[in-house]
Amino acid sequence: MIDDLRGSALFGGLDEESLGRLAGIARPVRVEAETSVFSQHDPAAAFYLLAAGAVKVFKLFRDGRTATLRHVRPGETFGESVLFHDAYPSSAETMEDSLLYRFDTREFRALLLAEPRLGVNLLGAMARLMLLLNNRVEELLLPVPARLARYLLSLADEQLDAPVAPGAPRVVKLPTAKKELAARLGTVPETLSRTFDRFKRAKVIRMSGGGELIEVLDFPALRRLAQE
Amino acid sequence: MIDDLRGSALFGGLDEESLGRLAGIARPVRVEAETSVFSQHDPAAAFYLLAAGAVKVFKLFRDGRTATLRHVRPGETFGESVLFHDAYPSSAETMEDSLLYRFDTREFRALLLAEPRLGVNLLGAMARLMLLLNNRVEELLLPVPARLARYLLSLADEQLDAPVAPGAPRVVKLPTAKKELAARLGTVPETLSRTFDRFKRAKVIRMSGGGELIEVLDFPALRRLAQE
DNA sequence: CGGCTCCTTGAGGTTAATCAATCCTGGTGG
DNA sequence: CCACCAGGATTGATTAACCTCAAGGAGCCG
Repeated sequence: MIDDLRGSALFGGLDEESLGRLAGIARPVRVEAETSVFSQHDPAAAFYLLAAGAVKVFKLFRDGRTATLRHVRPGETFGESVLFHDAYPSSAETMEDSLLYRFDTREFRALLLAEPRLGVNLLGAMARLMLLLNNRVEELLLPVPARLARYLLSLADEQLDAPVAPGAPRVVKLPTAKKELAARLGTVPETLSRTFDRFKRAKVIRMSGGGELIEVLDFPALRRLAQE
Repeated sequence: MIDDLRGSALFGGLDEESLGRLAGIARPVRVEAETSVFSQHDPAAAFYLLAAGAVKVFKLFRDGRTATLRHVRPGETFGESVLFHDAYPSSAETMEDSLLYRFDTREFRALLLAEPRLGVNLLGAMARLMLLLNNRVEELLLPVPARLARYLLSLADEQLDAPVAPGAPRVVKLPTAKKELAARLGTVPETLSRTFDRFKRAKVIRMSGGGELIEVLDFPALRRLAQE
């Protein structure tokens, strides 16, 4: 458990003693896929660290539509805003069987007072979240093709690990089903499909691997599309 | 100047000595209306406290479109994210002649280390900003009528000061020109005008005072519209 | 009385959601 | 091994929301 904590952004850089105290209040929770962790407007009780699996944070609307704000990856925390507000601002649900650590709001606040370093880390984490929300706002004001282009560029950026010749076409792997991607881009599968099609016809990308591998053929064009 | 600092959310509750040190690094800047304070992607150099006047924070797009994120009011700070990032995530411009206090990033960071209370306040300020951005995201996913309804409800909430009989129609005053309001709602003046018209025809509101006074006739209907 | 700027109104076009099939693909059981 | 099934993905047709362009008002200040 200690290793899980140490590996996370929020708790990285803490000394062994602090980690020990954190471990004291962390409650491991195993959750199977497609299960709600908390819902928007629920009273604020706890936030979570995702140790393994996958979680999405999303807004749910009256009419049943959902819009994904963020895909949480192992090592990241979610729901931190309960530390400052009385209710969750959005909902969270597992996408795969997952291992979470649950931190009770009250207990964590107490620890926060005792551990200055934790406060600093928290500021950093919030700053990251703000940047993320900021990007979401910006994206939502852009047309769908621009959103998709940005997403592909960010994916390509992340998946730099594979050694590729510079300028050469690069293959990126979609980490989720297209259905999920559509929600993440604030659109519907039909529109996503048509947008992919436009990119293909414009020779900006090519698709392979049964649709889950995207080969970027024309980075400059993709960047241009991302601008608007 | 000290009073201006004390009155702000970010610096409230600090003792006289801390306020004095803050005053030491605060640089007053007078800016006339319609003037840029900083632009998106500018290198991060400083953030600001608005002491008097009005400022808007917005995103500017390639094609010249702008989307207002936030109207800053006296006592509020803006541009705080430079404390964590290298560039401004959005642009800011005065809407009226304004008095700003400018805080150099480097100097403020130094003070932050020396003043624990300042860090706590900063966390609170960031939490508020996150909530704001969160609302923006939520709003942008809603149709224009819902956005306008939410805006009117929040205005009515703010302008509670006037003593009104409960349940009676309440008059709210638009704090900006409709043009600005349209930008703030992420739409254009034409659409805003038509939406107001729909509300009027549905007997949800009535307009007076040359268009700057909105009388809410039917709160339940407005709340229903806000849901989507 | 111009000449502003803002607001409104009208007509037309564009984007993307919705509704409705159809097509794959992987998994299952015969 | 293969027919079948279920879910996701695609494609087509239609519709709705909203933007754009263009043309009037209406108030305001010189």
